[in-house]
Amino acid sequence: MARSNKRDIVSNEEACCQIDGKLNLPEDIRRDLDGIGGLDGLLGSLPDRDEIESKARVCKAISDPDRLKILHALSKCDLCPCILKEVVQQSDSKLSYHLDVLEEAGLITSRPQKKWRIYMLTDEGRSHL
Amino acid sequence: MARSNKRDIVSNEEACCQIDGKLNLPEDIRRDLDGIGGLDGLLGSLPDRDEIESKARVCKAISDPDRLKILHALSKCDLCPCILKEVVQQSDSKLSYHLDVLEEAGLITSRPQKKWRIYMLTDEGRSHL
DNA sequence: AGATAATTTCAATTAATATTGAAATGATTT
DNA sequence: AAATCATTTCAATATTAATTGAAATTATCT
Repeated sequence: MARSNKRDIVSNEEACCQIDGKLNLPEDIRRDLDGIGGLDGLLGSLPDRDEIESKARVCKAISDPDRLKILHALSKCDLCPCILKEVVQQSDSKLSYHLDVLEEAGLITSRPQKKWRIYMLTDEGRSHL
Repeated sequence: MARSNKRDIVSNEEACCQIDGKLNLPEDIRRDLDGIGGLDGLLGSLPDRDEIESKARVCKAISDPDRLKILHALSKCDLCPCILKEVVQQSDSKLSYHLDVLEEAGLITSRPQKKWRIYMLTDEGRSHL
């Protein structure tokens, strides 16, 4: 039961920061942490795994200046790579790579139109500007 | 002066998408683009370089699940690495690396307190949750 | 002063991303 | 059907980011 008391305070038995079932921390921090339900309360209040990972994926996709420029340009109107190339001033294949990254992240999509391909924002993409 | 007419329509003389000073694009796309001032209008409407690069930097910093968890945890209360280690369940040096990345991006900061170091969100960091 | 606790640093390795340029694809025009 | 235009693909290389584990640092405690 000494054991189960410990678990009430720190859910992970391997936790480094406890001595005699008490969190070994600066007084004020421990008080604050207790105020939100201790370590367990803190862990329970975090967004769930899926939400965190999905946000991380989107952020990775937009963490590049050229890709951000592309998103902003597409928020003004649907465009073909030909114009987007003027926007980012990069080679065709580089542009294509960045478009791929954005598409895989679900931020843009495209449709063929005559000789061209037209890229446009998805709702998801629009929500990140 | 044929030359200068061209520049009125497409600012970059190397632009690939023009024939006889007219943008070579699908009709409807060209109409839309003209509606926002053509390529020049589009380029002028984009956020400036600094703003774009700063957003890309921040996004890169938060494009990792563990770093997002850290930010969320710190939004609940200031914490030492010892507790943050329980949050991300990673080695000390890995945690330290991620804290560095967040600190360099200006999203968190820290102060020493007794035996510990206390990390906290900056205003910038708080604004990204 | 020596021991311990908390955290950081560092060099080495591994893994992930980005860049390049040439070739391939697909649609359109002549 | 050949030529051209718009775009993508691909393999090779380069660059950057993340991981590892051991050693170093800093502060407290005995």
